Amino acid sequence: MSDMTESILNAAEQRIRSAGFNGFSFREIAADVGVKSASVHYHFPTKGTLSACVARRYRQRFIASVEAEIENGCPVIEAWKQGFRRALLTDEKMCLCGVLGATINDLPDEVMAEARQFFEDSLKILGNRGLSQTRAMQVMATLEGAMLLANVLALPSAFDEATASLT
Amino acid sequence: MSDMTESILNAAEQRIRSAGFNGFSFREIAADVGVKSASVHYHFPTKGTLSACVARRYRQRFIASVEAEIENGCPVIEAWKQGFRRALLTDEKMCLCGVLGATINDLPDEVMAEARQFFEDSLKILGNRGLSQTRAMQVMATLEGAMLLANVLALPSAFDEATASLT
DNA sequence: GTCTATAATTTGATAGAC
DNA sequence: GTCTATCAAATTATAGAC
Repeated sequence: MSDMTESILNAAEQRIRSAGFNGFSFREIAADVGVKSASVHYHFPTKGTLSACVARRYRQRFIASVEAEIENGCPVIEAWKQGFRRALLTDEKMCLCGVLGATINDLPDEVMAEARQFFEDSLKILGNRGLSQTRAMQVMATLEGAMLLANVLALPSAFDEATASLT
Repeated sequence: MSDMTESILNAAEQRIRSAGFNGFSFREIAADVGVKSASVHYHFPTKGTLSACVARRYRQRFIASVEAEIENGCPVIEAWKQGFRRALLTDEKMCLCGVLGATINDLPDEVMAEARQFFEDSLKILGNRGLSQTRAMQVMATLEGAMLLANVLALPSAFDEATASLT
């Protein structure tokens, strides 16, 4: 992947995590990376393809990072908590798939599918690691909700409070 | 409040809960209620004022409904769970303030303030009813996250699973 | 690969007739 | 109160020069 492609994905991820799919434009992304919007279209033909690529990369990175911690001996729920915590603290922004998921029925099909996959993969992995489906849902709900609370209150410590008893 | 004003608020609430602040237009609201967009502007001068009114009404209704259940003897956490559950099942849509909260830093000031107030009021009331701040955050995070899961998976039963152990 | 230029559409909002 | 008409700006996306 070229440096420009990666810069565009980075800029789009930040924009989507702040403002959602309907809250960013190709011109803004172009300005972020120092080119014109036509150049962004050269790398990603439509807003849907760009957003779907952002979501796919986010999901793959996120899950790879969590699974690496589990392989290192970290307890499964703690590994997921730390994955979300890193996502929050790195940029003080929401979970990308939490933002997309809030308006999932308004997204292009390809973006909807990638965002939904984040939750389905997460629940499946938690299940494979021994959690019941109910427990996996509890864990994911608490973590996504804790991200939302920290975002709304502009208070990263709210994430730790909301997840304090999650073990 | 006139019937038209209320119809506009109803249409805007449904639109925002599906697509967020950046995902609806005055023309769509106008079509929903059977008038032209200029008539919507007569009742609500800007998108910000309309959205702030929607959020304020949602918060007041939601909290009044939960407090009424508590007065009826319902345990406090169960009352909040049922409040969110009703919000989900009535329209199979997200929590309005959950949607707005996901992109809170991209909202006009007046909308941001109303959306944030929903969470601050909720946490305060849970605190007044005897929960610690940490516990109140856990409850709100789980409930908002459960709404998000049900929305993403298009599976209302996911809300019940995710909140099953919340007592 | 990036640019200029532009097409086609949508948007938030207003003026003024009725 | 609602309408027609309109404006100015922004949006997604494309064509074609370099």
